[in-house]
Amino acid sequence: MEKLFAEVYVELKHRRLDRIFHYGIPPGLTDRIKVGARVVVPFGNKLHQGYVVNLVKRADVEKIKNIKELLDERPLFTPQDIELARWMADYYLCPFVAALECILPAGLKYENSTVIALLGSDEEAMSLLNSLKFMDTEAAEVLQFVLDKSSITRANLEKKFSGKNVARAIETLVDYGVISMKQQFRMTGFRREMSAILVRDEEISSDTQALANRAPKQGQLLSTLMDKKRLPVSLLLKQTGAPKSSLNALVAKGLVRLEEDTVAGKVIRQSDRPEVIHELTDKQEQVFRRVSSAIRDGKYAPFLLHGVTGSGKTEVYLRAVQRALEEGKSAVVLVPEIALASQMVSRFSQRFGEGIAVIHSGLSRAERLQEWMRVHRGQAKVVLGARSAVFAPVKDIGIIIIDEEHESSYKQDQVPKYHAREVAKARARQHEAALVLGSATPALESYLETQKRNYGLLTIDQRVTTRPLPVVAVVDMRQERRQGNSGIFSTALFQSLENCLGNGEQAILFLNRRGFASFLICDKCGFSIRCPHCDIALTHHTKGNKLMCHYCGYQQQVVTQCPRCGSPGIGGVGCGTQQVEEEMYRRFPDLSVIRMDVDNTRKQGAHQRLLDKFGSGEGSVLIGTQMVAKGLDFPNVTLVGVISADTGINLPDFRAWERTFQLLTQVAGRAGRGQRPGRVVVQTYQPDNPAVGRARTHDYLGFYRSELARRRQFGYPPFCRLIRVLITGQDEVKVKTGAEALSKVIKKNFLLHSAAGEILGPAPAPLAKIKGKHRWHLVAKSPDAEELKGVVSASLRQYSLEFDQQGTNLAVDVDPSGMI
DNA sequence: AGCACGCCGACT
DNA sequence: GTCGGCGTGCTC
Repeated sequence: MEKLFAEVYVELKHRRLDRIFHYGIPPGLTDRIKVGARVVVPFGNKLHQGYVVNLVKRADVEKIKNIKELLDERPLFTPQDIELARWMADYYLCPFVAALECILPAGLKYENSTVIALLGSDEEAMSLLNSLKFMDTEAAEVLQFVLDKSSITRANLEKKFSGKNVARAIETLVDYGVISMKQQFRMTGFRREMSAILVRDEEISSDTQALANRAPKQGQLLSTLMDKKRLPVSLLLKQTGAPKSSLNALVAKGLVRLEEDTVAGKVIRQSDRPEVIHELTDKQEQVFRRVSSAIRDGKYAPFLLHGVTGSGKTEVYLRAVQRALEEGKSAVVLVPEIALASQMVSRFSQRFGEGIAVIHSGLSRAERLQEWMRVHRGQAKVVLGARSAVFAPVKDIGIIIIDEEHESSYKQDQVPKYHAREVAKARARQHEAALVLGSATPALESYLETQKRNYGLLTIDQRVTTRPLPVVAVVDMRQERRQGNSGIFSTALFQSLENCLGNGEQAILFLNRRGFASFLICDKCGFSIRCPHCDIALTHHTKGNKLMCHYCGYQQQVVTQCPRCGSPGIGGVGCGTQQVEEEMYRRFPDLSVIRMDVDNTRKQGAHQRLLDKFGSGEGSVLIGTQMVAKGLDFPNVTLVGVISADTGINLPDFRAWERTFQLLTQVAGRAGRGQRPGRVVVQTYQPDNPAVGRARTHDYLGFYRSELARRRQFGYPPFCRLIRVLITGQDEVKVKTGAEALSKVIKKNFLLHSAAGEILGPAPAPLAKIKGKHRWHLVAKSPDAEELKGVVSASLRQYSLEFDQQGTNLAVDVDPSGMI
C-alpha cells in the first residue's frame, strides 16, 4: 500500500506545537514528497512551512488537510540530520524545529511573507479611494500606498505605517475587494548579485559614438563600463542613473554580458607560502598512531588530547585529517573563533588546498552558503570552522577535531544553547568516527571523562622545540600598595617592561574584559554609577568623557559629584585599555603602543590589521583584553603582563577560577615563542588563589585536582548537572511570578520523583535588566542527569500548559557555561 | 505563536 | 442595541 500521509513538524517554535502533525499527500505530489523535504502546509487559517520527518500509510486523525506545496524536490535533511535534531531537542530541551533549523544554513531558509496586491483595475481603486478619503482616512492612506507600489509585503506595510492599525485597514480593503492577500515563501538568503561585463572592448569604441547620440543612456552605460570593465549591475545603474531597460537593450545587442558574481572572494583557501611538513616528535607520533588506528577501526572513539602550549597539536590534527581522507572519509575541524585562527586556516589550506571548506561567522550569508554547498556536493571533504561548522553537511565522517575544546565560544548563547563539543560527540557516534578534543587546559568535565575511562587520554607534555615554558612571576599588589605604589604598574612589571623594551623586544599587556574595567565609584559612600536600563556599572570612556553601558549602549555625561552623598570624591576605579595606554605613554613617552579592544576591532578585518601591525614591529606594546590571549604567535614578544588577575577571579560564576587559570596559562603561552626566553608578570591581590598559583607553575593537574575538590564540596558540575531557565519580559511582576510558578512546579516534580535534585532561586539574574527587559532565572540541579532532564522537561510542559505566560519569554540552558 | 471564539463593560 | 476588551482553546 502506498504511503499517503506525511508526518510533519510545523515551523512554529512553541512548546505546545512541538509535535507531529499529519498531512495528506495530494495526487500531484505522490512520490515527490520525501522524508527531509520542506513543504508548505495549511495550519490553522494560514499557510506555514513544515518539515517532513516520516511517511506513513495511515493516520489516526479525524480531519486531515493536504500538503499545499513542495519546497524541496530533493530532500534537504538526511535521516541522520533528523536523528541529530531529535537528540538535540531531547538533550537541550528545545523544540525539535529549533534544533533542525540549526542544521540548516541561514541562506537556505524560506521566509514566509504575505503579499498584498491590487485586485481590480487602477480606476476602480481610484474611485474607492475618493470615497474612502472621507470615511476612513487610514484605509485610504494604505490603499494609496498599495496603488503607488502595485504590490507590497504586509511586513513592509506594517513598517511604513507603524503605530497605526494597519490590520484593520487591510481587512476593510479586502472586504471592499480592492486588494488581495497571498502568502508567499521566498528564499531570502542569497540575492544573486549580477555584474555587467563589456563583451569586446576594442571594437566598441567606434559604435559607441553613434549609439551615444541615439541612446544617450546606453552610451553612458557603455562608457562607464569601459573604465571599469566589470561592475555590479546595481552599482552601475546607480552611477549612471540609467534604467534597467537601457542595460537590457545593450545585453540584447550583445555588447554587454551579465554574469553572476562569484562570492567566494573572502574565503582564501590557498596560501602562497610553501607548505612545511614538520617531522613528528616521539610524543606526537605516539598520539598520531592511536588516533590513526581509531580512524581505521571505524568505531566511535573519543580522545582528549592534553598538550602543553607549543606542543604541536596542529601537526597532529593535519596528519589525522590526512589519514581520514586516505580512508576515503571526511573530517570536521572546529576552532573557537576563526578570526583568531587564521594560522590554522592557512596551514590546512596549504595542506589540503581546494579540498577544504571554511565556515565561520565572518562570512556573509551567501559566502557561507557557497561553502556549505561545496561540502554538500562533496567538493570539500575537510571542513574547518567555528561552532556552527559542527553541522556541516559532510558525509561519512572519519574524524572530528575540536581545538581548544575548553573555549566558551563553543557554547551557543541563543536557544538552542548547544555546546559544539556535545553535538560533535553525537555526530561522531552517528558516523562511528574518531573524536579528538585538544587543549592545553582541558575543561574540568573533559578531563574527568578520561579518568572515568570514557575518553582516551593522549598527552604531549613537551614542546616541539625543547625551549622551556616561560617563567611566571606573581606580584602581590597588596604589598605594592603598602609600599606606597598606587599606580597601575607594579615595580616588577615596570622593570620588566623597561628591560624588554630596552632590548628592542615586544610586550603584550593583558586586561580582563572591559565591562568590569573602568567604572565610577564614590570613595566615601561606595555608590557606583549604573545604567538605569541594565543595572550594570557604566564604563568610563575618556573619548568624549562619557559613561557608557556596554549592554544597551546608554550614554551619559561624567559626573563630578556623587549623586547619592554629594561627595566630590567620585572617580575611576580599576582600569581599562585606554588607561593602560595613557600610563604607558606617560612612563615611556617615545613608545608606540597598539591598543586592541571591542571598540576598535568592531569593524571587519580591523582585528587582523592591528595584529599585522604589531607583528611587523610597528608597535612595541600590544594592550588588549581577552582577544590578545588567544593563539597569537609573535616570536619577538618576550614579556606578557597581566594587569590584574582579580577581575577574573571575582566574577560571580562558579567557573571563574577555571576560566582565570585557562586564561593565564594561555596568555603565558604568548611569551617567548622565538629564540629568547619569555617572561610573564601577573599582578594580583590574591596570589594564593590556585588559579594564579597553579598557572605560575604550569601545573594543570594540580589545578584540576584542587578545583575538582572544590566543585565536589559545593556541588557544582561536573558532579552535578545544571539546567538554568531564564525568564524575561517587560513586566517585572509577570516575570517574577512566572519564575516563581515554574520553580514551584519543578520543586513539586522533584519531590514526586523522589529525586536528589534541588532548585536554586528563582532570583533576579546577575544582569537583572537588559534593554528594558527584566530577567529572572532559576537553576535546577541534580547529580542524576537523566532525572534532572526528565523533571525539568515535564515541568516546562506543565508550566506552559497551565500558565499563560503572556509577554514573557523563556530560555532553557542545559549545562550553562556561566550564570551571568 | 497566532488566531478565532466567546462572554462582559462603555458607547453610537 | 453595538464595538471592542482580552481570557480560553485549538491548530493535522
